[in-house]
Order: sequence, then structure tokens, then C-alpha cells
Amino acid sequence: MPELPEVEVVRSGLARWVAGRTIADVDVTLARSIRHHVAGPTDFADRLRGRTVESVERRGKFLWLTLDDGEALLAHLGMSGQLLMQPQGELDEKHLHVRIRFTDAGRELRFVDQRTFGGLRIEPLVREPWAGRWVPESVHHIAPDPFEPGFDLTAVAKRLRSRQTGIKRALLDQRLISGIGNIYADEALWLARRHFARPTSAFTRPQVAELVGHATDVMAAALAQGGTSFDSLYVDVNGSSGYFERSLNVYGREALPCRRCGRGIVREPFMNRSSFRCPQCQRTPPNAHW
DNA sequence: AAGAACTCCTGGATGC
DNA sequence: TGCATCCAGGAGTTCT
Repeated sequence: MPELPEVEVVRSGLARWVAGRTIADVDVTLARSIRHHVAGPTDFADRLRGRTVESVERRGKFLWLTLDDGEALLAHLGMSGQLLMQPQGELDEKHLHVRIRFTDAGRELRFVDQRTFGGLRIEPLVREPWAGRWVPESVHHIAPDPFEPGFDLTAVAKRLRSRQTGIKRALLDQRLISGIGNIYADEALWLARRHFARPTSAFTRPQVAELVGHATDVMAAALAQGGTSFDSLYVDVNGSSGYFERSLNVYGREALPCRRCGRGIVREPFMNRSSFRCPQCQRTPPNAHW
């Protein structure tokens, strides 16, 4: 499940492989994978052909290739998406949906996605003065992630505290702060000893800072591990996730002892998914807001 | 209008 | 063993 660190590993790997190269041709074999590109597969291919990739950028879980005509090829990996660099002629992956070949006939870029929540689209870039950068149109409403220069912790704390909801819902809301998914939200809450349903309004500014700091630290640690093991000849989202899994404190550890107090970790349904917490370290608050 | 629920999707794991 | 059900969850859409 690619969250910010996994997407950043893909971004940096991709940058090495595609920056400066010119697109020769595009094959879309599953229209759903470009469903957000409303003009359709033919338009998608036509607009990419002949374009040169200038850079590869990211905000939260979105990543995009800036093109030489001011537009961007935007990608979201969803649950299971992968962007792979493969030699031409290499056997097609079972869930290969989009293939992009370059004029130098070197490795081709492949979008592979089993569960098809992810997708590609072409969009104009829009200027964000406050963030000091250009982002694709549909990334405009996504808040800066904690690693962006434009990230404003004071503003995040202010907005978060004024909300009428629970803390985990807020952490997962990409319009407030981006990059955090279910795994890192649970990890940050465990580190801060907070219940996921604690009302946002109950947080003081220093408490928000502490929690966001933990989320940032966990993502940075994941990135450091994923990044160092990214040495293979292709970009693989799932390839390096196993090692970091072993250092998670709560996520996926149902019934295993809490690493702080020994109590069994519990799994609870939340927002059509699961939340993991320690029932001792992360007590249910009296004014819980599910 | 903010906040919550619903929806999309596949295949590995689990249950009977 | 085989069939059915559960489960993973990011984000756009729809609802209240």
C-alpha cells in the first residue's frame, strides 16, 4: 500500500530513468487506468507522443512527470499500482495496463496495477504562490506534505483544531495534510499515545505538533530504509516494503503485545478499514468522535 | 458547507 | 476440496 515514502522511492527511481527522455509511443490496454483522463486513450497517447520529460515530482501520494509543453503526466498508484522500468521485449506483467516507449529505444515505462484504483492522466500545471511551485490541476486541492518547503505546521494545527471530527479522520484527510495513510496514521497515534477517535478540538497546538512530528519521523524512517534498498534495475513499489514492516509498532499487530506495556494490540473497524491501537497506552477518550 | 458514507477493484486468506 | 465470504484502503462522488 503505497503511502508517501513508497511513492517517494518510486519518484526518485523514476527521475533517474526518464528525465530528459522523449516519448515515442504509448499503449493503453486498460481504459480504466486512464479514467480520469476524460478525453480518452487516443488523446492520451497523442498528447504524450513527442514530449520530453523534464522532471519527476511528488506531493503526498501523487507523483507526476513534468513535460516540455507545460503539462504533466500525473500518476496515482492507488492500492496496488506500480511504475516499472523494463527492457523492451520483456514479458508483459499480468496486470500491465499502460506502456510508454521512448525514442532512444531504452527501457520502457510500464504502469501495472492489480486492483485498478490507481491511474494516469495528463493535466495542465497550475501555479501555487504560497507553496512556491507548479502542481497539476487536480493536485491543487491536496495539501502540502510534511516534506515540502511550503508545509506550514502552524496553519495545519489551526485548521485541524477547528474541525469537528476525530483525529485519525483528520490525519487521513489529504486536504489538510497529505501523504499519511492508514499505516502511518496508526503508527503516529501509537507514538503519541492517542486514541484515533480523540476529537481534533481537544488537541493543543503542541500536541498537534508532536503528533505530526511522529508521522513525519515514521515516514522519514521508512523512506530511509526503502530508499537505500532501491538498487534494482526497475522501480518497484512492493519490492522493499518487507523490511520496514518489521519495525512497525501497531499496524497489523493484532493480539501481539504492545512494545511499550505488553497489553494485546486490538484491531477495530474504522472508516471501512481497520485501526490498530494499544488499549492501555491509547485509552478511549470520554468524548470520542468516531 | 462541512463531515460522513458510499463506491470502485482483485485475489489471497479464511470459513464451512 | 470447493465454493462463498471477508478483507486490504485512497480518493472521488454522493449523501445528509
